[in-house]
Amino acid sequence: MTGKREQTKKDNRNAILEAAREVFVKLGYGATTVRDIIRATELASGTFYNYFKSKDEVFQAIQDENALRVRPRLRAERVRARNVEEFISGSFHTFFEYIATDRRTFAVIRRNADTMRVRMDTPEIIAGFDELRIDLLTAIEQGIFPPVDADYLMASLVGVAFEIGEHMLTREPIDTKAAANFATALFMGGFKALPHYVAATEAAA
Amino acid sequence: MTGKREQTKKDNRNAILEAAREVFVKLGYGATTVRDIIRATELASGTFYNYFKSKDEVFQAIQDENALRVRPRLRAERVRARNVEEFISGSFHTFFEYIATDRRTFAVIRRNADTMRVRMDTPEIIAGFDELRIDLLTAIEQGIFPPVDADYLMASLVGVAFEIGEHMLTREPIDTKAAANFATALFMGGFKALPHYVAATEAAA
DNA sequence: CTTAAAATTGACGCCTTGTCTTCAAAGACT
DNA sequence: AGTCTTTGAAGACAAGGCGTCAATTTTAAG
Repeated sequence: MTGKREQTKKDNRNAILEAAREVFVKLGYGATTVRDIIRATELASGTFYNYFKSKDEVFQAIQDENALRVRPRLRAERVRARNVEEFISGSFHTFFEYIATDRRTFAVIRRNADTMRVRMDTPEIIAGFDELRIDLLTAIEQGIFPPVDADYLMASLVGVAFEIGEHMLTREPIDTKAAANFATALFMGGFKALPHYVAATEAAA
Repeated sequence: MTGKREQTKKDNRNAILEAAREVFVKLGYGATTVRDIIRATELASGTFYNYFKSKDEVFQAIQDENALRVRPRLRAERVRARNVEEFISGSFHTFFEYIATDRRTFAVIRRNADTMRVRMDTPEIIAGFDELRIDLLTAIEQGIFPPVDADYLMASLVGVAFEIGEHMLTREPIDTKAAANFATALFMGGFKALPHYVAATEAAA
C-alpha cells in the first residue's frame, strides 16, 4: 500500500517540475511566471506554494536534480584515477559528454535571452564543487598531484569546463572528445608550471 | 552653452544608473523592481521608460560601462605584449587588479542571492571577448602563439579569469599578484601541451 | 511674445504575487 | 460501517508592479 496521499504529493511535485522545465525552455527563465508554470499543469495556483516558495526555488530544484545526475559520475571518475592525467581527463570527458547528451536539460541551464548564466549556488552544485576540492586535496596528500593551490585549481577547472562546454555546443558536429582533449592538455601542461603552495592553516601547524 | 535639454538628459540617465547600482547592490538584482529604481531618484515612474525599456536594460548598461572601463586596459596590455608570457601575464594582472580595485562595481556583477552569475551577453562584453579572440588569432598568425584552437583558448582564459577572480576576492588579504601568477603559470605550462589546430575554414582554403 | 517640439508626470488598466479561508478527500480510531 | 481529524487542493482576494498615455510643463525656435 503506497498511501494515496504520498502518491499524489509526488505526482504533483513532478507535474510542477516537468511543467517548469517545459515553460522555462519555451519562455526563458526571466519571462516565465509562477502562473505560467501551474497553467501548464492541472493544478490550482495556490497549490504551487505548497510545493515551492517561488519560481526561483523550482529552478533550483531542477538544477539540483541535474547536479545529482552528473555528480556521482564525476566522483567515480576521480576516485578511480591513479594519476593526474586520469583525474583530469576523466573529469572533462564525463562532463562534456553529459552536457552534450542531456541537451534538453542543459537548455534550461544555458544562457537565456533575459537571464544570466548558470545558477551556481544551489546546495547540490555547491556540494559538487566542495567534493571536487576535497578530492583535489586528497590527491595532493597522496602525492598524486603536486602541492598546488587546490582552491584556485578547482576554480580553474570549473571555469574552463563551463566555458569550453558552452562553446563546444555551438559547433557542428559536437565533438566532446576534442573539447576534453583540449582542456586536459591545458591542465596537464599547466600543472608542471604551477607554483607550489601550502595552505595557510597547514603552514601554521 | 551646453543646451539645457541635452544636459538634463544626461543627468537623468546618470541618476537612473546611479540609483540602479545602489539598489541592485542593496536588494539584489532579482528582487529590485523598476519602481525601486525610480523611487531612488527624483523622477516619475513614466520617465524611466524614456531611458530604458526594463530593469534588465539598465543592468546591461551598467555592465557595458564596466566593460568599457577594463577593455582598453586589457587591449593595451595585449598589444604591447612581445611574447606569450607577456600577453597572458599582463592580461591576468590587469583584470585581477581591476576587480580588486573596483569592488563597488564588482559587487553588482557578482553573484547575487537570487540571481545567477555574471551577465555575459551585453554588446560591450561580447565585443570584449571578440577582441580577445582576434588578438589571439593575430598572435597565432605572427607566430607569437602556437597554432592552437583560439576559440577554446579564449573560453579557457575567460573561465579561469572569472572563477579565480571570484575566489580571490574571498581571501584576506586580497593578493592579485598571486592570483595572476597562478593563472599565468597554468596557461604558460599548458600551451606547450595544447594540440595544434587549424580552423575548419582555413583548412578548407 | 508666440508657437512648436520635446520630455516629464502620475493616474490607469492589466497582470502577477503570495496569502487565506473554505471544503472535499484520506486516513485514524472505535 | 460510522465518526472524527488531518491534510492539502482550490480559487478568491488585496497588494503592488508593469508599461502606457493623455495632460502638462519645459525648452527651443521663429
